[in-house]
Amino acid sequence: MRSSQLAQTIANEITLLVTSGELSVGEHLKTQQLADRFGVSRSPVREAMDMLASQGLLEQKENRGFFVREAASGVVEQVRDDTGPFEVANDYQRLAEDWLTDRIPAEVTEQMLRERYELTKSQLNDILMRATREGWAERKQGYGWRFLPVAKTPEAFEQIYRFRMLIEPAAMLEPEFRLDRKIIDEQRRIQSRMLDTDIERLPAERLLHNGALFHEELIKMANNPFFHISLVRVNRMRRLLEYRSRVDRSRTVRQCREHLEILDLLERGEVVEASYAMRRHLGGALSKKSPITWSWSHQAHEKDNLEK
Amino acid sequence: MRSSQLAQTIANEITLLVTSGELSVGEHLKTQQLADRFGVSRSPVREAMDMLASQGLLEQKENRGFFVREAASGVVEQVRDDTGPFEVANDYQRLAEDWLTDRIPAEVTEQMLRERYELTKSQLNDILMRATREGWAERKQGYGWRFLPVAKTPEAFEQIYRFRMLIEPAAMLEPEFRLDRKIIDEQRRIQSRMLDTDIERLPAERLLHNGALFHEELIKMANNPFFHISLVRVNRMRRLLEYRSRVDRSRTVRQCREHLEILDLLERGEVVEASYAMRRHLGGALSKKSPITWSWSHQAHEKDNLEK
DNA sequence: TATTGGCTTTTTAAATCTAAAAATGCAATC
DNA sequence: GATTGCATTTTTAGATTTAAAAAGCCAATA
Repeated sequence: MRSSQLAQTIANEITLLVTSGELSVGEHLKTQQLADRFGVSRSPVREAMDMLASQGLLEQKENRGFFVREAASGVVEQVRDDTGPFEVANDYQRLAEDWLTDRIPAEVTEQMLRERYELTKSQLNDILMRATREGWAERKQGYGWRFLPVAKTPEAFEQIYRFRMLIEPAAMLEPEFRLDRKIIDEQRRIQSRMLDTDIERLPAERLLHNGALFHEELIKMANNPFFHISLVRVNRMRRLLEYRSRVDRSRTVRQCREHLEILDLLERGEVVEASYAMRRHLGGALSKKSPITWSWSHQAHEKDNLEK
Repeated sequence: MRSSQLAQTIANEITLLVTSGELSVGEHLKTQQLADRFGVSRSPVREAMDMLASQGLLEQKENRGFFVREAASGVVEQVRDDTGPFEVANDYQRLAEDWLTDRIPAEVTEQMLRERYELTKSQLNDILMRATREGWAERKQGYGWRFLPVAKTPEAFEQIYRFRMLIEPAAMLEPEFRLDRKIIDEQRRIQSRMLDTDIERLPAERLLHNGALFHEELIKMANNPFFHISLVRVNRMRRLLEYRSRVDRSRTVRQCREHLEILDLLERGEVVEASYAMRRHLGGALSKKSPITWSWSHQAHEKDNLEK
């Protein structure tokens, strides 16, 4: 079962396409088309389709390619379970969690990490690269790595929201701000569908993702990439924290409504009003202490400073 | 001459300490102390001091360690020249420059890069890691890397300044904003000294560095790390652009004065005034078209999209 | 008693080789 | 004429070994 990671990932993506109804029963999956869509070559796509065929989601017809099977929906449940997202992500989360809960010291050597997590050099490299990009790890001079005192606490949450309360409303007032109908329509669609669906049943991951997406897409319209990238980055950090928490779904409904309101205002050209609404929206999330409940106790940082 | 890079770097640092007068003639350099200061072990510090001794900047006394030599100042000029900052930085700049000027395609394989720049796997890795951290490179799925359409133009400059004009003044009005005497004194010292020195003689690199440092230190006082890190990041991007440009030194003097003014206001507790002054200060840099002159023509992006 | 100088240990970079995986080209087929 | 299925080529990851560099230790010394 140790097929290539890319193929695994793509198999998941394809499964998603089928379950979300974007690919309907009986439809023909064109290899090149999918490859282009995912930005890869045909090889891993083909491998993925092979896997899905053997799992029963697809059907292969001699010299004609792969087609979506009838009994697709039933099979999906199994598939979802054993295809964890590729392992790098898991290892990354493990490291992040260990650091957030002070189970590893602030300064470590690569060897230490490789032993602890049983990783190869490249695997570890990927993970540290990601942590570096996300801003909570850096190479020390000489040997070793240093993990930065990332916002580990609820206060960090407040700080992130204060930052967002500054840049998101301001983005709408930027001189180059332009409405983008495609973005607005797409977001309205997503937010509406969330309200229609039974929100209790949606996975927390998706709620968080859609929420972040809304804000990240909107800020794009300011046409200043530095606003956008800054938001993306604090959101990544936020997700690192939220990953370990439970979402309060009662608030999600209200948030969706507020999102739709903001879209309404924008469409009517009331940008200044929308900017205010955005500020209120973010302020609301802030004032209610924290939109999530913390599932771990934040203990003393003893292991932290073994250094000196 | 191929001593370890760390030692090279540290040798430069020590030279800087001597020339800046922080270490005076005859003073004893304590190995451990320096090692702590630079966050490394004594080995590379020792090696660096050996190098500097053989270059004549320091003097080694049997069993007593190293001391700053009399004739220090004369020697320095030589030293400065042949100790280029470690090579990784050069290669990184080369890659960045090639990308900014469209001399390499947007999608490349590692092999391509290794051949072009004659790098080992690890060296290339370092560089790509850095580019990733700075936000203009990312790994493709499968093989290869993608360079992102970084702000390559003067417009990017304006966008960066607009972003800064938002967050820097706002940072001073954050609820957790607290004056930090150490930061203020240190920055006043640096800025004053720049005014005292003949600014024409300071290397452009240092002018840019000190300028960025001022703002980055000040924003720290907001006690919201997300303000700080966002500024650091846009500044990194800015440096990527400025590296290829010439500084207009006539403006540097005024900037230093304005920096000192802001410090004055802060010390007198007039935070709101300081916030406004900061906004004006940044707006000034923005309005004058651009604080630098562009040394390359921005040609058509032909080579850019070989992809499809 | 703090600091040096030399020595040992630990850690990482570099080089090389092999295997896996992805990209690509092309004839066969619908 | 587009798309598949297979074969070939290219590219990268993994494993292993060697050398270099940094960290850490301890007796000697000012």
